[in-house]
Amino acid sequence: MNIQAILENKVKEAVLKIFNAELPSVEFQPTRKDFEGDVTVVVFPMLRVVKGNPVQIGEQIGTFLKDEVAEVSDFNVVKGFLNLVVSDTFYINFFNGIKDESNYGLVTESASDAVMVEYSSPNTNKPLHLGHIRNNLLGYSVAEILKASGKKVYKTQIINDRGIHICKSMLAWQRFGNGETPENTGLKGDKLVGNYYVAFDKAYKAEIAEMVVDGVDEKEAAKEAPILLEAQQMLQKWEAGDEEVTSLWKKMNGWVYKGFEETYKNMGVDFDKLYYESDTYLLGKDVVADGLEKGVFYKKDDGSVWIDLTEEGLDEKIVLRSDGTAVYMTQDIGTAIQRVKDYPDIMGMVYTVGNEQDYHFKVLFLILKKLGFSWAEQLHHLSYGMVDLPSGKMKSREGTVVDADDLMVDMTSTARELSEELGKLEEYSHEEKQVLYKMVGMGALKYYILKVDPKKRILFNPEESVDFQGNTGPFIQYTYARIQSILRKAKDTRVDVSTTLEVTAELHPKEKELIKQIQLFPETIQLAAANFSPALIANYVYDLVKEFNSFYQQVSILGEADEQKKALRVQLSRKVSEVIESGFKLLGIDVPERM
RNA sequence: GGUGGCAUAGCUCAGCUGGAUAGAGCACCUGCCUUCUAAGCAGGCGGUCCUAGGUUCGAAUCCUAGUGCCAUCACCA
Repeated sequence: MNIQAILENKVKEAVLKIFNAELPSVEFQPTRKDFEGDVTVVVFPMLRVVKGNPVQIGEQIGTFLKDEVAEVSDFNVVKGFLNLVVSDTFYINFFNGIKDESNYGLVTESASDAVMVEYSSPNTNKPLHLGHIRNNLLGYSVAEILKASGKKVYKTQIINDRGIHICKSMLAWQRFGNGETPENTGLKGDKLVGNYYVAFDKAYKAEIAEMVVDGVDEKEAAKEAPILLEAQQMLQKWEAGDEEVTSLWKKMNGWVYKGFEETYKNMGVDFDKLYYESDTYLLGKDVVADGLEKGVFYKKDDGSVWIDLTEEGLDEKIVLRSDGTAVYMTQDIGTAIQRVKDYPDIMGMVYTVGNEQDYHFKVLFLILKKLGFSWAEQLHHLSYGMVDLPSGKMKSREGTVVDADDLMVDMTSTARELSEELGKLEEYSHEEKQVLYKMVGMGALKYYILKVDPKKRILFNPEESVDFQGNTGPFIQYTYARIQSILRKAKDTRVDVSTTLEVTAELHPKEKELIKQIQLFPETIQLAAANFSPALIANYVYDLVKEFNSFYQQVSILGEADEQKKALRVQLSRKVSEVIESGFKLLGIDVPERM
């Protein structure tokens, strides 16, 4: 049981007995490091109910608690802050209770209602870049955190496999491809297709320039360039089901999927269900017809269908074109409904999409609510800031992107260089080393991205590589490895870790701090889930590791003469490493036995 | 112009529902490897919490106005 829960009632009781007043609530905070104590009761808010000097009130409540509550062994009052020293017994009891719990902090029984988490959702005309990495890591991690908080989770993505952008790559490949394939070039499929997307843009710009020279207005030229017109024709053919276009489309998308699969595998993310835009882009039209009948939407004279959101402070939004074709919004409405049909237990959805689409999702959610779906109350746009380079925004067409595959390779080789310099891995085989380098490199990258609050934008400077020291993934992995080393030695020297510490024992201050930090893990997971924020997990694990390293430095673990104390320290170390492991698992980061 | 987000140390970031002297890491400077892995630990240097008002016993945190950066406001996706 949480110490605050115990104290809350006792403080209220104290106030009732001493001052004959009822407190609506008690405000607690962890005692700051510079003061003696573990939990602090803030006296100021009580002044509304109890008249008097805050210091005296604090003294009186403190005396009461020390006398009446076993867990409170001492107290002191500074200004209006009542600092309570919680007894070692309490912490020892707590630790004895959780030390052998294998899934400590995780809520393993899942709720009856499920949540679907969508992330990645790339276009199939170009390779994944750093922006997708942030998206993937965030989506994956939030899905894992929701699971750990007790939710059932489906991971999904919608693949934008149709549209003019695909046709551009296809057309360029037809024209300039010379039959290139991933097989005959050795290029990854998504890279190959991406090259033709760039090739299209180049040809397109050249045509515009030529037309401008011939006296055509630049805007006009941009609309009328023959290669663009041809791409548009290709899209029409695709929509008409033209055999040649369809088979080319299938072939090139197949290349891209194979490439993506490899990237996802390297990144360590996965999906339970895939949706393809080519299957879903016609969805939603019936719903619009329905909504028209209900009066949620209205039709303009030209036949286009709209929703009026001016009452909600937004504007009017189109949901169906005048020619009856679907827009992005139509499709998203349809897809959401389809998902609930596919998985009837879904009571909420999380969309991992960049903050440039904040407005779109605001409107989408509002429409779904107006259509009366109960699950529409539980939709969340996991909006995150862009990853920008010092030079500005990344643009695929202009080649100013940090490629996902390249970056992961870079991270791994940096990890290798650092590791070789330190030279601690003599007994490792070549294969084991490769696994470790990747683990550390990816750990650095994932932690670097996930420790930042999702809604803040990230400035990524490729010139300055991601750190491996300080507040970083490798720092935490290193601490884990160090603990594993201790645990191996403890096993060799037959330290009995099954013993339970006597509740009358005294704790070293560092031991106490560690237990306090371990105690926070379960609530941190819940907080991270409620806020859709892996950053909270990252920061928590960092604090835990800082605390452990300080403990490690100050007290001897295996050198401790007292067998009971030694056992406790080994147990504490083991628990810390377990929490690191589960915390990092929620971030999609693996931990090594040695490094 | 309307709307939304962000602004904290030279740099990268924490700071939960308002609470004590605003915290980490990097960088720079000192110490600590004959003792459990120095990718570590201990310490130093470094702050107009964007600005101005307001609410409060108390504001980096809440409110208002302004400034700067980003996004968005298409019968594009």
